[in-house]
Amino acid sequence: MSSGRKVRGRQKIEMKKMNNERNLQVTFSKCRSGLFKKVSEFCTLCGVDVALVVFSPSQKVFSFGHPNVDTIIDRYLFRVPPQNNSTIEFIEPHRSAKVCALNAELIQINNTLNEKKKLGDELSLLCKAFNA
Amino acid sequence: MSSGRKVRGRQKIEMKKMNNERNLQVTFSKCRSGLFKKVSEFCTLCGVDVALVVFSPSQKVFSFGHPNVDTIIDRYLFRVPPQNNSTIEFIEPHRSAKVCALNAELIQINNTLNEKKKLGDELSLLCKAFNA
DNA sequence: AACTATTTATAAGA
DNA sequence: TTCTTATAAATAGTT
Repeated sequence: MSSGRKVRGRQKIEMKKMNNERNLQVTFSKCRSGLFKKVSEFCTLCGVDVALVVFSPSQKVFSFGHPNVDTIIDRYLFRVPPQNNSTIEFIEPHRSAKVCALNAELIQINNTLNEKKKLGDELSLLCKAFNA
Repeated sequence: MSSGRKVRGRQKIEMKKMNNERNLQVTFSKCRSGLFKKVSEFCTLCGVDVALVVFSPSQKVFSFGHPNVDTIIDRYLFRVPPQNNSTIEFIEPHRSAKVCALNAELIQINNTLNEKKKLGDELSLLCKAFNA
């Protein structure tokens, strides 16, 4: 304990990309774990659904999702209106033939249903007329 | 300055879903902004690509992405998985929610359709009987 | 990976 | 919602 400060403690850093490659790697790891901890706590505390995806400088992927990443991506893709052409081009391929087929089937059945409803109403009127 | 502590300052909280609805709303807002700040700083500082999507309890969506959310989702979905999953098998779960919803709707409409058909048939018989 | 001084985030209150 | 304040939590630089 004879000399001065042993450590300088946390120092304020400039908010720009770190130039020191060595520090960058360490900071990336530290910040990443802090961030994932924070997002998971946020999700626990507030009971919200989240997805976080991070690509490291070396293109390694890290992800967290509640209930899971895929569910959130799915909800995001189907909820957020496309902002531009590239978005719609991006989303379209994700829709499977199955979804398209189901939609078509749905339309067809709705048409049949409407016809039957109409027929039913007409027949009801006819029956009333006969009973009168 | 005569009385005791004016404010208690930040208190440690238990890491579980908040039960107080009023606090939940405030905490959600605070944590959300803190989280988005943190993720954007992480991304600036370390020059990484990220996407964060949050669904509030009221299903409002908040998102941040660098360069943008869609790019990250695209890269996440289409990155070649380390193992031997085919792309289609990998993407399939993203459709499941939508497909399930459509299937449910289909089943319900089919049920209604069957009822109407039955009713239509009965009415047809009735009309025939009256006409005979 | 651990340490610690310091910065940053935030719970509670106003 | 926004500000303040005391305290909790995260972390930059060092070991």
